[in-house]
Amino acid sequence: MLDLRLIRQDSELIREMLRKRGEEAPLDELLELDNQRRKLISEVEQLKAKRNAVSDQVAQMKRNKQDASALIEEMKVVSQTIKDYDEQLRVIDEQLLDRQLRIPNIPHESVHVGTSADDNKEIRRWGEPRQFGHDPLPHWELGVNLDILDFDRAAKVTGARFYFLKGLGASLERALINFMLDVHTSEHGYQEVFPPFIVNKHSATGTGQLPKFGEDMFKLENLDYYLIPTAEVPVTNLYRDEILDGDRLPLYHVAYSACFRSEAGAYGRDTRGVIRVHQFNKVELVKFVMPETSYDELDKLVANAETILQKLGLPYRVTQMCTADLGFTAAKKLDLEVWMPSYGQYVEISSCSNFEAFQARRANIRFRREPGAKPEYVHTLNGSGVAIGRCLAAVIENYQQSDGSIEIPEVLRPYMRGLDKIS
RNA sequence: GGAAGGGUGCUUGAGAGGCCGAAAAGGACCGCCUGCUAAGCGGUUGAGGGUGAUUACAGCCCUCCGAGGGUUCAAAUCCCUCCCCUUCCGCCA
Repeated sequence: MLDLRLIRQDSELIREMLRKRGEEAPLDELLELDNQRRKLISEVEQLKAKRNAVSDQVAQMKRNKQDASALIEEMKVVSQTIKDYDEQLRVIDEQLLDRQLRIPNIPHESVHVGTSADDNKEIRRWGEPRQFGHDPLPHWELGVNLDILDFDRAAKVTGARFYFLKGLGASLERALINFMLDVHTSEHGYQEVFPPFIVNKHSATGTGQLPKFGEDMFKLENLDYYLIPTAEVPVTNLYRDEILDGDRLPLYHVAYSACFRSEAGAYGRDTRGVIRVHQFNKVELVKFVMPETSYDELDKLVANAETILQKLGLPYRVTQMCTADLGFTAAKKLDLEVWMPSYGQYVEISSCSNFEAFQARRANIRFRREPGAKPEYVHTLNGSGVAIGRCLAAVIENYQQSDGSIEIPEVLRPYMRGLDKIS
């Protein structure tokens, strides 16, 4: 959510920034509602001031055993008017908030203008894609051959875009989760949290999934509860409606969670393997920081995610999203893309964003620089550190051997009883 | 799922239609005092919004006692609905 004050003061600037992302936001409508709202407020508040003053008079007269019935009669009318105005105000507030919640974040000045994902920029690469002495197989063939992945039975048990991991495949998944959590907690200073995988609509609104993107989530029947699409939602909402002490910032959390996505509109894309599924695991990094530090914090966050891929020896590149590919909530976003032999290209495995105060304003997360200071909105950031399912696929494909077995990356071996391969 | 009791400021906790943004205590902060610390004394200590002012201080006003409705001239206080917490029972990992 953007600062209404800023929109009021400099609507042209906001309009221009939104245009860069390819959005036409209904700012005129918003400003008109804002105007109406303020006009109504000053009218109704005058009446309320009067009501309060007269109520005091009535109280005093009653104490003095005087007759206050004339005043009471007069106030009946005033009270009814207040009620009517309050109702009008409630409707306007609701409309205004709804409009505000549907306007995306504005890009940071360092974000280049583009019209689609094709305009995203590669920033750097790490590692060299391996030259195979054989035709590399995709993970869905390797995994099925080794009987560590089972898509057919998952389709029976649930449906399309689900899979079972079995035996050492399940171990490998678990090893990746533990490895990443350990690195981020012991080397990068993140505090681990284990969040609920179901959130209410306030939380989903706070991080920006609602009201516009409800279709992307699984909703529980007859409840205002949603399966989380990412741990970002519960972890960012940890401090919703709170004022944090400034000396607690920056606050770093790392969370493992399952993620659930309806993938509405993704029919026909990435239909094979574990790349695009309805349920996957992810280790997520979330930060709450002071505004002036948030872009440094973003760089550090990206570096923390890169460390994981480096330790796993997986080639990757870092790309910066252009204005058109920021998503709804981000002011700046960098992706990590891992080399996926079956695709013959780099595939997104982490997405790191600075939301600035966009989420903090929605979720009302503030801090005080020092005791007694005015509360200010924090800046929130998050990034995958990294997506487990895609990482498992990348390990399987990049570490495959000509005999169809898979070498286990060295850093994972302590997590897999010292085994060095899956065969 | 059944029964009972609760949700008040940073915390504990009083208030049971008008004098209550809210007693009291604790905490924190600022003074004074004091070799230092502690104690003592005095003071300060919530958020949001409107207006003002024109970019940041004041003043004035409104709202907020879990959330939302209702009754009333007037609600923390009475009524209704919902949410959350605690305890007991049932069921269960």
